[in-house]
Amino acid sequence: MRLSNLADYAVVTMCQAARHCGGGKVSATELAHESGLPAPTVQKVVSKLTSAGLLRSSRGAGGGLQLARPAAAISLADIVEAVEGPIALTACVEGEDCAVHEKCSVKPHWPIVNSALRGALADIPLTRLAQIPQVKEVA
Amino acid sequence: MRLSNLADYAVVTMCQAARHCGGGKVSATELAHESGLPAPTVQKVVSKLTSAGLLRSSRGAGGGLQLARPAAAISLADIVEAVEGPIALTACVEGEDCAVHEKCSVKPHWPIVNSALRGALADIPLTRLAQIPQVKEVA
DNA sequence: GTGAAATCGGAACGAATCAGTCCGATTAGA
DNA sequence: TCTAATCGGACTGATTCGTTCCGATTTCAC
Repeated sequence: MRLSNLADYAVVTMCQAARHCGGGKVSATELAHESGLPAPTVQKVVSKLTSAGLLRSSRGAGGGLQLARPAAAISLADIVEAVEGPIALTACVEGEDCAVHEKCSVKPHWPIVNSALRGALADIPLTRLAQIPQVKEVA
Repeated sequence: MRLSNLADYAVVTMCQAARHCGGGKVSATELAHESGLPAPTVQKVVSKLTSAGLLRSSRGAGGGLQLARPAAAISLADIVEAVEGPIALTACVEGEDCAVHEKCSVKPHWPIVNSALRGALADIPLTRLAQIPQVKEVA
């Protein structure tokens, strides 16, 4: 019931990347430095995000990363799915390989819960996440 | 992003227990037999559910289990929390021990997602889950 | 009152997944 | 052509999850 750390890091990394999107390419090392996360971990996250098609990577000297799509077209659900795979609370939702699937009265209700969760994640675009909300620390 | 197997088993077990609620006490072994789950696993699940106050156990010969509350007063969120602990997608939601909490622009958005998920789980009472929906298999 | 049976409760073991780290392959630039 | 910097994938260690087993407790029957 808890999001993996990698997924959490991926969200933070994507926010940083979104801020640099207008400024061209950014290296994974720089993103790690800005976010305060371990550089190798960021590299792993970046690798998954690139494979999922959310980031576009340019290799070689002077290379770097940039968003593959506009920030408005990337939702929180996309990022989570890129790292954790399809959003499915139970195995019933995507695969039907359940030992008690025939006598299971709970099965029909899982898609409802699953859709609610996915909807909540899809409702938040990257643009909103990347907004720096002029934080006012209340001491 | 996936529910643990234990939580899934807990939901199924609670459904079985709800059906036997009117008929008195049921042993964990019997629940395991009916649901087709391994008996030791059901015992572990029952143990957690009892500790959480969802089930009431009677020891000794002729003992068994019964719902501690009416089925209508038990929600899917209660069962999940009993097994998996508090529903918190990230550590930010309950504890503030995050390495980048001060510069994290994502943090304010997690409670929204978390509430949506918890609301979806809390909306489904055990009574609805226990209904046997006269399944009509479409071949 | 005693014995026996049946039950739950907690503890221990093994497996799988996840987080973190490192090195190699590739590519652009000089 | 060479160098340098980058991403990509593979490996190791650790944590958590799932499963199983055994002991403590309680009730019923005699």
